[in-house]
Formats: sequence, C-alpha cells, structure tokens
Amino acid sequence: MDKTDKAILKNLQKNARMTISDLSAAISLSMPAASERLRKLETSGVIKQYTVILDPEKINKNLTALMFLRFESTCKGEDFAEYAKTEAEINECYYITGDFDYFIKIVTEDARTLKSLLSRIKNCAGLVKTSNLVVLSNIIDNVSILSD
Amino acid sequence: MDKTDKAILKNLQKNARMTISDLSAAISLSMPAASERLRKLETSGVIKQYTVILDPEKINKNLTALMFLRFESTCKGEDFAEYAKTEAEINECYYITGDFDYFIKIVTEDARTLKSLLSRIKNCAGLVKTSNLVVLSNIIDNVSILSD
DNA sequence: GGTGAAATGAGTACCCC
DNA sequence: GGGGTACTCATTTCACC
Repeated sequence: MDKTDKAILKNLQKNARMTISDLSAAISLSMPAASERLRKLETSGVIKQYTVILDPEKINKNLTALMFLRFESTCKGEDFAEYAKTEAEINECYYITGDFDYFIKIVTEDARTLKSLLSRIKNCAGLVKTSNLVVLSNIIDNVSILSD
Repeated sequence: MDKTDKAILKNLQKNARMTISDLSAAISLSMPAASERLRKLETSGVIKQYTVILDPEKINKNLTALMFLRFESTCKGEDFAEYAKTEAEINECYYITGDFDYFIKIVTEDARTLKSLLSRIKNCAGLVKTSNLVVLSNIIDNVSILSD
C-alpha cells in the first residue's frame, strides 16, 4: 500500500467504472502495471466491492430515520444483529458504547413503510427501549473513507 | 424506471465494474440496449456515482464514532454543514429532528486522530451541546438502498 | 430493441532496469 | 521485483434494419 496504490483507490472512489487505460494515465503508469496493482488490491481484500450510489429520491426512498435500541442485559440482542441483516431497509447497524446497544440507519419510502418496519423491529425479543429520530436533510453521505 | 432498469441497478450494486456484455446477459437484453439504458440512468441522475468499498482496517481506519451536535437557536449552524464537508473524516452528516440539530458519522484512524477532529469540531461557532459514542462492532454498512 | 463492422480497451508474453 | 512494449483477444460503440 504505497502512494501509487492510494492513488488508484482514490481514482476508483470517484469513478469505479473508469477503464484501466484511463486509470493508468491518471497515475502515470503503464496499463499492465496498473492492472496488476488493481488485481492485488482486489485479492488482498483492500477493495471489498465495487458499487453504485443511487439518488434515493429517484427510486422512491424519501425518508431516512435513525434509531437506537437497548436490549435486556441477559440477552444482549445478538439475535437482533442477525435479524437486522434480513431487513433491506436497515442500511447501517452498529453495536455501540453508551446507554443503548445498537444504532441503525433506515432508508425507506415514506412514513407508512417506516411504520411497518418499526412495528417489525419492536417485536424483537428482549428489546427494552428505543429512541427514534428522522433525517430532515442529507448534508453528507459519503462512502469514500480514503482521504489522503 | 421499469423492472429492467431495476435489474441493471441491482446488478451494478453488487459489482459496478461488471462489463456491459455480462450485464446485458444478466438482464437478457442485447449489448447496445443495455448500454443505452445504462446511459439514461446515468444522465437522468438515478446513478449518482460508481465507487469502491474499501476495508477500513486495511487502510488504517479502525475507529468509527457517532456524534450529535446542537447549535444556538439564533444561528442554527448552517455554517457547520459547510465546515463538515471540508472534514474528510466526517463521512455522514444529517440535519435531524429532536433534541439535537446535526448527526455525524466519523471514520478515523484511532483515538488520537479522533481527539484531534473533536477539538476542531468543538471550535465551531454557536455549538452549545454535543453527545458522542463509539462503534464497537460494525454489523451492517450497506450502500445498496435498492432492494426489490 | 437486435445485428454486424469499426474502434477502443484489456490481458499475455517477453524484455529491461 | 516491479515496470514498459508489442501483440492478440475481448469489449464497446456506431450505423443500419
């Protein structure tokens, strides 16, 4: 992971579908050299996935909500983590420090679909407390974690 | 945005670097037809960006933190939104309902770099209250918002 | 939306430093 | 060991049906 590898990753963060020939030009390397470095970044697991960022509003996902959950101390909700993975509208889920156990981010269509999801979540065994809030405006939603 | 367009998006969510020839086979369409649909999804803004998901640990981003911020009611912190965009380690920022004004997600190296960022954030004009927590385990971190 | 030809891009083998 | 060059094969794009 030297400076050239980082340059490759930064270029692909901006446009993962760029061609090897454009990429190699951007990092001032020959095509085979760039291709070989990219292959190594993929096989070593530095690159987990190539994906596409969609405009939520254009696919009818107009409501983002955040939620904290606390479970009984006897069952710290390991089951919840498994359940959360089955809900396509739960896009982020973290086990956290503090008063609650889990934090989730929900991206859904509208209040009706949110209500439906919340009622499913509140059926989870051992759930003792939740806290909800709604996103009014999306300032930053960045998947690029590599900066300099 | 018919069923075929959604099939294109779902395929690209899984692998944004897949070739047009593979994509066209996956959706049972000819190559030029698939290419033309993809071009329209790009120009219409449904597809905002193609990007790469990196393994945070492999690029020394071992610490994720969440933070809530409240600003003085006179200045509701519009400046903060602008400032947040300049901090590469602030990967998500939402203007929210409830007791606080903003919610941010920070992905950083370690406690030292987090401390450094927090001290910069706490310099923001009008900031009256913050609440922090640290992520212990990343259960779901999904950028794919299109489900069915 | 499908078919075929021209152009562009990717991968392999080999050479150099 | 890592990078450049030339050649071959795959892929994409354009004109046309």
